[in-house]
Amino acid sequence: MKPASATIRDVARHAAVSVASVSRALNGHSNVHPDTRARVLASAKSLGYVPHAGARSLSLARSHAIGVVLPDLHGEFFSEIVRGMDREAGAHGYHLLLSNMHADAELAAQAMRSMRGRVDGLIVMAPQIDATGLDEALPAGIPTMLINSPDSTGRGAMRVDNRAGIDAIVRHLLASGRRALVHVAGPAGNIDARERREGFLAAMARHAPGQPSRVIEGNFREEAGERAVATLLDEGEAVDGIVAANDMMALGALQALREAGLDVPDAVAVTGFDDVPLARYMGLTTVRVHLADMGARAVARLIDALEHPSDRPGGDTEWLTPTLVVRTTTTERTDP
Amino acid sequence: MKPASATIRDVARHAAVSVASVSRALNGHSNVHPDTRARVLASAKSLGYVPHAGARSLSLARSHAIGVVLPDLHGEFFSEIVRGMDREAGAHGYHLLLSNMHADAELAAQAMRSMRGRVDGLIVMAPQIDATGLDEALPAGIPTMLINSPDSTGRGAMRVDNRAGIDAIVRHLLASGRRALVHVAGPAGNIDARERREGFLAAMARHAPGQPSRVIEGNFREEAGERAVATLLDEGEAVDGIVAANDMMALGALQALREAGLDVPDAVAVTGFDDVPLARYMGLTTVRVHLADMGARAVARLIDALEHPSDRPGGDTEWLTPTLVVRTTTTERTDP
DNA sequence: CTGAAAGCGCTTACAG
DNA sequence: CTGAAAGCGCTTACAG
Repeated sequence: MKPASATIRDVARHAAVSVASVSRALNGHSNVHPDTRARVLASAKSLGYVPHAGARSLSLARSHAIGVVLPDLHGEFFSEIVRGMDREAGAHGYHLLLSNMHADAELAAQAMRSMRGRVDGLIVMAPQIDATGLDEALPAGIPTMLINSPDSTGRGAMRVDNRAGIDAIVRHLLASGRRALVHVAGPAGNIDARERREGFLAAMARHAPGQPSRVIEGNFREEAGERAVATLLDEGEAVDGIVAANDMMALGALQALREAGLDVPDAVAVTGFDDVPLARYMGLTTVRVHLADMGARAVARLIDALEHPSDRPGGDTEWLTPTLVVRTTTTERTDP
Repeated sequence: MKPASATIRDVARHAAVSVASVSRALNGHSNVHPDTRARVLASAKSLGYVPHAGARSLSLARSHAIGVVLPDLHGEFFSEIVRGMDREAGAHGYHLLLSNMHADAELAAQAMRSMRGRVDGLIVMAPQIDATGLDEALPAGIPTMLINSPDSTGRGAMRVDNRAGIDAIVRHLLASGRRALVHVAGPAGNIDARERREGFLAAMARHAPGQPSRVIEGNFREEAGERAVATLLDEGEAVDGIVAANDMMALGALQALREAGLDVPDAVAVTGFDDVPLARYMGLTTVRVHLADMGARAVARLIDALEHPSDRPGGDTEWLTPTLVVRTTTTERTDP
């Protein structure tokens, strides 16, 4: 038998006061006689009373919970973002309600709807849904912050400046003497993948107008990096730099190159995107997106909007510029 | 102006029925006239009605949410566990309510209490709290599953068999010809750290009675592995195997050894514990704990207990035996 | 098959 | 300073 948790009525009875007084005493209102407060506190303690958060939020129309809807992210990417969010949320007395988003837009919409009435606001990361799909899926009437998602009118957003990141990478490779660069792209339909691809093409056109530039399709996963190298090797094309759309594909490419007996960076330089912790271990040159900060910042902005609803529409997009991290996969060749 | 979300009363009015009928129609009860149901569905749709989960759970005394209280875990460890939990929870229509647990037992207790009334059950991982502290912190009257935590009477638990894991590691090292092993331990007060340390001593006593065995204090973090190697080097003691209490310290040791010009595994073998994804990349021999499975299993058992409360006390402890994963940091020496 | 009513556990004007 | 009452948005016996 679980000893059915004490309710506010039990405390009221035990302290011989009304539930209203219990509520006021426990919530620290000033209009409570010190004696009453003491009695209530004692009763609550002796009964092991813990307020029922659900009832409280129904009454207050405030749950102090934030819904987080993320795609099925891999490893460190996921944990870094969630860690940042959790820290910020916890610091403000909020909880995080998690929901993995399935690729299917319909299921995603349902996941978001199922959060109504249990969260005060929503943080959504939907890089793989198009703008109209996202607009339809997002529940109306609940403050929402978008992370790396297509623009949705009137909602706050956090975005990584993918173009700037790739531009920095390309300039770095060109400066180190690389000429034949190929981009291993992320999955079709993913907004980050698209911007990185476009960024690559734009950077090449701008900084190395005469040079060849090529794109091989990928999917953000390690095997895609390996496959890209296999393709390149098959074709026997001259390549001295691989610009992967994310770290995992870069790592896959790295491994495939080494297995093929090609020296990195002497024969081919390799770069990633994200700077997951693994990148540091593998000496991968990449571009750093501070994921934890991005998550924390999204939460901070959302909470701000929740607690000062009047301030302003709040539909700004905040851009995070990734920073270049040069490591050993792109250092100057030993025999130029 | 957010268009204050429609409530069940709005739908009732719009469909010209009672709220009771709306509730029944929307919840698929059989005792509703088809015409009524159709009208309700149409009204709900046209008003964009989404039930208020908070009100629903107050009424049903069921939130379909599971509270998850974890210590501030690093990287992949965290994401793997949460991923496993989220998958399993999602499959059963449950949400996860996250709360990072601060080391402080008092704050931890508060974090757990703050979940009352918003979750149906709790999953707690508290390797760093002692048994009585945990018992005091755990809220009564809410089904709880413990992961890698001290025993708490009557609650279900999932535990990693740390002793078996270390035993497998030690046997493997001895079999590969190592003799002078040192254990780099985890933080004091952590139950996994303690069991791994004890397991190391026990395994040495059993399998290599005459051999030296030593323990250096650590804290599960990378630097601790580096420091341990520095200590060993300073003392000039003969060591040919380092058994770290987790992967991160093993990685730190690896790096320090290499920087000191010592070949791994020729001069010194190194092993970890956990098998985080990084371990594979670094070729680290370790012992694999399937974190995602552990998380999923904990959720599955909790949900089972929630939905079939009668079945049995449910206070069993389920042990997961980690499996040895041999990689390059322990291969046979080239010059024996 | 349907509706009026009570209830889930809180909070907060309102009246004393 | 205090209590009775209404209300938050639902669900579900209960009576038709």
